[in-house]
Amino acid sequence: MSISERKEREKKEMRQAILDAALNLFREKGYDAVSIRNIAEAIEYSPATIYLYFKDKNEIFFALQYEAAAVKRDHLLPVAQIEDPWQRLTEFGRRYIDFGMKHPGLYDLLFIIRAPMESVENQECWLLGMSVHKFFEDTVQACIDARYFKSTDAKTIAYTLWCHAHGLVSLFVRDRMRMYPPEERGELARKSFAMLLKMAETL
Amino acid sequence: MSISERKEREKKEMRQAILDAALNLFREKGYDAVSIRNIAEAIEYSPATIYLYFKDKNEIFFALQYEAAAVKRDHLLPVAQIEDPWQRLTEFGRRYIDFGMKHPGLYDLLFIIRAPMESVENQECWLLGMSVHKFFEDTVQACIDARYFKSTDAKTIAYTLWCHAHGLVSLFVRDRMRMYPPEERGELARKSFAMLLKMAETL
Amino acid sequence: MSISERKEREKKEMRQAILDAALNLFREKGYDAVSIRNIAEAIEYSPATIYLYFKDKNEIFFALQYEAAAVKRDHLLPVAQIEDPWQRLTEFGRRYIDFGMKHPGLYDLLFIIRAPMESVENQECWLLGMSVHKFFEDTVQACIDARYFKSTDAKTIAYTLWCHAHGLVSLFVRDRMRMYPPEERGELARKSFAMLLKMAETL
Amino acid sequence: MSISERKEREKKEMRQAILDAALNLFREKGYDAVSIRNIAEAIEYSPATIYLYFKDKNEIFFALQYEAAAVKRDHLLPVAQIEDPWQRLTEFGRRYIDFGMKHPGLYDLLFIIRAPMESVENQECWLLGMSVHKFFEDTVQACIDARYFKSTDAKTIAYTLWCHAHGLVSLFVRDRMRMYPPEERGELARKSFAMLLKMAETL
DNA sequence: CATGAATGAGAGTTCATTCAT
DNA sequence: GATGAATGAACTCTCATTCAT
Repeated sequence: MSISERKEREKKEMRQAILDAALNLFREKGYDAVSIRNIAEAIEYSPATIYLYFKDKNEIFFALQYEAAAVKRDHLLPVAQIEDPWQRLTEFGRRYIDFGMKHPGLYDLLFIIRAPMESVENQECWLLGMSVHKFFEDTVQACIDARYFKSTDAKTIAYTLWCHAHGLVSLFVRDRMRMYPPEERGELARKSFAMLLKMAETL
Repeated sequence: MSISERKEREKKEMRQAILDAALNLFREKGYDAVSIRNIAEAIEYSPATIYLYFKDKNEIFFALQYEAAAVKRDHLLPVAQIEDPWQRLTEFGRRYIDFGMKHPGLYDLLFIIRAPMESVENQECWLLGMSVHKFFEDTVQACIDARYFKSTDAKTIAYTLWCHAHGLVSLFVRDRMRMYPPEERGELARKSFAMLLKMAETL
Repeated sequence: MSISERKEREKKEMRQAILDAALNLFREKGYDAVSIRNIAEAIEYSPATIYLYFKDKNEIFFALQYEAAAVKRDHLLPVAQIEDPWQRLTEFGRRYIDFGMKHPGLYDLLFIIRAPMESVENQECWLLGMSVHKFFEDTVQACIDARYFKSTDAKTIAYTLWCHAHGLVSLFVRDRMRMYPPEERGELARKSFAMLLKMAETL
Repeated sequence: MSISERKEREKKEMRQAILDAALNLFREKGYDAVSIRNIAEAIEYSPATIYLYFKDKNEIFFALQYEAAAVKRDHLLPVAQIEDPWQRLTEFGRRYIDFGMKHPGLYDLLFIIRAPMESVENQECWLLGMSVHKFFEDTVQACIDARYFKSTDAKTIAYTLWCHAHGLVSLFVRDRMRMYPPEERGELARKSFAMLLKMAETL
């Protein structure tokens, strides 16, 4: 068994190497600007090799989206430990934005890119995203239950918070903050997040 | 005169037809995935014909972006008539979102698409956008001056409101509302906007 | 008659304007790099207008070659006045080189360019060139007759002188003097011409 | 080893096939008029294949130019063995002309074609050409030192000889000998070369 | 007479993909 | 398992040329 196990492991490592390389390239140049050749060069293999691990470019894309979803989940997961729902919620928000800022390529892949994203082909990714979203809405509900909000419309509250966070990150990711001096942008984002939390307390 | 007038008109119509076709294609497939050939096919002309009306692909893009900025301005302009700053602000927000919903392609072009860098070449568009943004921030400041807000940080307030509206619209435009049943989405957006306004009143 | 005469004249002027423009462009950029559009722009007419005066690009080329041959003839013609054959010959050489240096585009057109040069289509040009060549060989013969040369092989003498002059000019025209510092090139050419004459005296 | 050796060989053969095809086409039609597609058709491969062997069109051109320079050097090299400088010089001239006559395409490439500027990109070729030119001038100097010439202006002498040889060859290469009957042309060239040498003895 | 509008053909180049080895 | 070699299809863009007006 150990031989086939090793082969299995090596296969996975190779897949991962391809995905890592692709990820880095997507981060820098965006989906459309990345070619199979680019990826092959990055891992120092031939383009043909890529096709031993992925059927076509789309499959890489789907795998990457899943990967991005997993990275995001891991980035957000720790907040599940936080008992107090309000603290859990605020930390969730903070980390959501942090994820977007640290991994703009991944954020782009998940929430901005226009891509062949048939739920069928990428269902795992979809389910993963959904479960995180569920967790988010549950946390809002927990805040309601714990009387942190007077409003009881968990869905709308969650959505509103998401809109703000997504707007904030995607203005960064797609470089639409050019009217603000570069050195002020980070501070502005932080202040805005704080402001939103303060506003939310009045809900 | 009528002959040259007609020719002038036909020329404009052709330009517009190209822009319309290009916009549709950009919306469906994104900037990079649209080729001059695609556009030519869409209007049933030869690719070379496109070059009689636009210098190159970028010029089409810039023209569209300018057009988008103009449509947006015209969509928002009427609120300048509203005297009360708070009403002016809320109406501005409502119309901003309305613009994005009615013209997702134009919104995409302005605020989401990864663009061939502009600054120099598309300065008019940039200036137009800036002036609208300025008007928006001025309106926030007017609200502060009229004691609608206790907070005096106009910039952060404006940015926060923008984040929400942009997040809301861009989740629609890039089809990231799939976890909500289609028939509920509009209602959700409206509720969220209302919720944000209510929250903002406490600032 | 005067109306049709005027029209005839205007037609010729237009043809000439086109040729002049084409000539300037050929001079700067070479035959292949010049497009009908370039020429049209230069004379501030539309490309289609060119076709009212010339059947196609080749016809312009042929006309230009003829023109070049005429300019060259006019450049060399004055030497026919010189009585002394040796002086006539040296002056012919001097002017031949001078023509090439002053009109590299024309020289290129006549003696270097690889082009559709069927003798049929451009016979006038060919005849013109031949007559000048004949004049050149006759002058050499005259030198022989006047005992300036001991050798009686007029054809070889003429050809040898031509080889030198053509080599000299075409190294300039096609930019093959890069191993000599730019400021020395003119002087070198002059010295070489003088050297050749001195050598020739011993023939 | 034999497999990789064979592949290596095949690769070289392919490169050479491309260069041969390109050379033939350049000779017939000139650099600008030759397309990658033409070359591909000539070797019965797809255009994309060319790019597996050469980065772009210029690289083909540069490779050819280098090849031409190498062939020329090999053609001239043997004269270095000749001790007597005058004999060395005359043999150099004879072989220079012989090279041009035997390889008009290569000569054209080196001394006539309007080239995509090089210096940096084709420095090897340039250096090679320069070293041969240096050898030529040194030989002239050696003739001076050995009192074969009274004149001491090595540079002008060398240049003058070059002008003649280049003129002679390039009139052939670019088909400007049409006024001489085909069967006399070779003889004329030989006589002219002899005449020049005789003249040169008087320098 | 002049041209605006149009286009087929073709330029150099890149890409995702296949397949024999 | 890995790849070198190959290619069809596509890209942006320019050109000579035509023709209705």
